[in-house]
Amino acid sequence: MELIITEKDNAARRIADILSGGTYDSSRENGVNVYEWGGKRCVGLSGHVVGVDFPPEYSDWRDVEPVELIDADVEKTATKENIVATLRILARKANTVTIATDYDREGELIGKEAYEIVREVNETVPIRRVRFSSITENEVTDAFENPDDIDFDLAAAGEARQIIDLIWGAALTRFLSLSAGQLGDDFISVGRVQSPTLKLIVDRKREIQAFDPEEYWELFADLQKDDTSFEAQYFYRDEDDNEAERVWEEATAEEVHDTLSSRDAATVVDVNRRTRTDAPPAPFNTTQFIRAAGALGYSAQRAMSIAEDLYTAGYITYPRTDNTVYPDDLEPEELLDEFVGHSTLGDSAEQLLEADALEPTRGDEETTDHPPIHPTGEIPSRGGDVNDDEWEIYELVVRRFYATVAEAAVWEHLKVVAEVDDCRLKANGKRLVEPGYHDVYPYFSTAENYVPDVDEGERLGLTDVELEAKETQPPRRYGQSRLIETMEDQGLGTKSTRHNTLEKLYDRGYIESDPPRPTKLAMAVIDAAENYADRVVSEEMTAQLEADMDAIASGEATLADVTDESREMLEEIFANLADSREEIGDHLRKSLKDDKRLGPCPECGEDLLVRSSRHGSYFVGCDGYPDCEFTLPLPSTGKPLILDQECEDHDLNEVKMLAGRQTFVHGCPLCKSEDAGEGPVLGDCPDCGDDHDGDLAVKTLQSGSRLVGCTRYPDCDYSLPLPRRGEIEVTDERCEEHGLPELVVHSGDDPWELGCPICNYQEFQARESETGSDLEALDGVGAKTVEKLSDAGIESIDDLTDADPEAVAEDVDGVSADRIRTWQAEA
DNA sequence: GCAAGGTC
Repeated sequence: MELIITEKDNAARRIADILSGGTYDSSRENGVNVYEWGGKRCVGLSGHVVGVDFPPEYSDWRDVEPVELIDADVEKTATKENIVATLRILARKANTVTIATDYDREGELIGKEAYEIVREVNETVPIRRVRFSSITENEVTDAFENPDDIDFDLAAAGEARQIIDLIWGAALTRFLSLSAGQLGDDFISVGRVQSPTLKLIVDRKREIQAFDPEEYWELFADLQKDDTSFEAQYFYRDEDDNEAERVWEEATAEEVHDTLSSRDAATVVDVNRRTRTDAPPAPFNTTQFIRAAGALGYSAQRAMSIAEDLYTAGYITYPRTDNTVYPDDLEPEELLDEFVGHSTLGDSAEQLLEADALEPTRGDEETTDHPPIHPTGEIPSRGGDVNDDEWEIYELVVRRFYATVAEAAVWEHLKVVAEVDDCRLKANGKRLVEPGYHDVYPYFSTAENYVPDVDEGERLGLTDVELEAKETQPPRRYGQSRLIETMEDQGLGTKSTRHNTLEKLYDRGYIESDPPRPTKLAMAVIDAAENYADRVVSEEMTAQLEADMDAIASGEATLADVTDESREMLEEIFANLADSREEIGDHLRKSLKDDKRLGPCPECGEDLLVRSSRHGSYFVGCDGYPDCEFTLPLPSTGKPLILDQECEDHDLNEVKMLAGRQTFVHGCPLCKSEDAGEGPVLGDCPDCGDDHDGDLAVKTLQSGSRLVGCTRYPDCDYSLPLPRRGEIEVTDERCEEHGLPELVVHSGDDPWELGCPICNYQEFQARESETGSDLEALDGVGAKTVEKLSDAGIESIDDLTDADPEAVAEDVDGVSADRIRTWQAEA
């Protein structure tokens, strides 16, 4: 039996399909798919199935000095046991093994990992390696006809990277975490890729902070030919004889302004026409795909996640690739044919097929890993197979493919220079004369700027002279896609990991918001690393590692040479670090607190800090706790972000709640708390009244919703719901069972006797479980209305939101269409 | 529980 091993299940299935001519059978072994035909079996791994780590005796951070990790053993252990087990079973029965993992360095290492697992159980079976860069019939059959051997040197290069990354990452991460006393989930991480990436963001922040804006002036005027007017801008020649628009002295700007304003005509002194070819874009690699999706509003992570889904479902090719050159056997005409007749993608395909010959564009990167991202020709149905976001991304990939086989666009540029005394004005016009690829790829701007045809010597009207005072702007923050592009330029991370690295920086509390801003903690970590372990925050470490890996791959160096040298460098770093442990720790701890600080506590003057409760919700508490027990509530949705904006009344920073699309600015927590106010105390809190004297009170939240809650919130989060609208009256009558006053809600004509809030809630829960209806959560909907709505076929809030208000109003007595609309809005 | 790299 021949055993074929691929890097992933998807590739295994497609290779089985090609080699068997579609006749394979599939079965499952330990939850792993195995494809079988004519004496062959094909199984997919899931990337690395073994990982490197230190022996277990190094696992307690407090028992082991971080420096000891440098010379600790590094072991390989199975991380995907079911796959490894399946591989062993299949390998025992094999008389030939073919490694068909991806055609790149990491694929060679994954192949070697499979090789070792096979060898453990089968010492003699021949093991060969096949390489192909796209899973097409030609390439795959060709590769299997010309098998090769595993390149152990190339795999060793990958192993050197694993070892160096683990040792540096773990030793420095533990050192910083221990020095700051951050040992739980909030450890302080450092790594060869994440730290230089974070430094990019931190450096940009430093530039912005250090930026000193400079004033300058620009002048604009309208020129007129017949009835049409167009904007022109003043320019001059600077000392290098370059055109310059910015005037750096106010007096000069005023002078020009006076000159221009004193005249009502200008003379054309130069007309320059030229056509520019606007070449269609190169095929998508991962980075350029992320950038294009970013322009549509998708985060890097989200774009990749959608692309992975589209790939798994068979609509697009593998989304993790560096390649920007299509393989030879991609036939653009055949692929376009698949789209002919499609309701929204068909017209463009038909238009492209009218060309005599299609010559796809080529990018700069031609690699062996995978083809550029393109559609497979299998088309999903919008709203059926894929949702709107997935469709938008799918269409982007399809249209990018279209663009790569489309004609260039042609622009006509027209530059007009007019003169008034010794002042010159210029107008730049541009017109898209041949739309070319823009017709099939509408994601780039094709905005035109109209400037009429004029002749040299012609007199033009001059009006509306404007002098604008401006100032130079600090550099812009990096957006996610710019960051990923820069990482790629600097060789940081890989096509598969760059977006995850950004996500990791968010998770570790190093960056917030989008575009990302660094936290104080991030600034302190980069500071510490720059001072003591500069190498780990420099892209130089990766560049050197790449060179070392090339040396290993070509046989010029060994794995031991490279890892030994790296260990020595880290030893030196630790020699310098030892004395500064406390100083580093103090700085990190201070920065951690700075990230949470809002301002002074109104009761004791210590710092108010954003804290999280045991339940994962957030509140504001005093750093003087337990001496000062002052707290303020925060909204229950989202993660708080402290803004630079301060409240004038309380000197507290305002807070924004990050919750995806529901993100909102909460404001100053003290103002909000005063606004919300706590109503009268009703009685003891059933959860904590006995032990901590908690009381129940009527509360109004920031969102406007109300509840009966414990005054010790957030330490105690006992709460009972109250209706959204109507005035709540607290009566003198008390519930015998719970000792709480009966409540009455006044809204509309009939007062609603809610009764004891605990009883009311229990009844509500009972009704809900009985009727299974969530409709009672709506304002003014009681059991009767639920019954009436149910008779009309409305069983739940979902039904109600989908229903036509007019139709429901006709079916249900005493309920107006307006009222239904109100409920729909509330839902 | 540390990294970065595969993949889901």
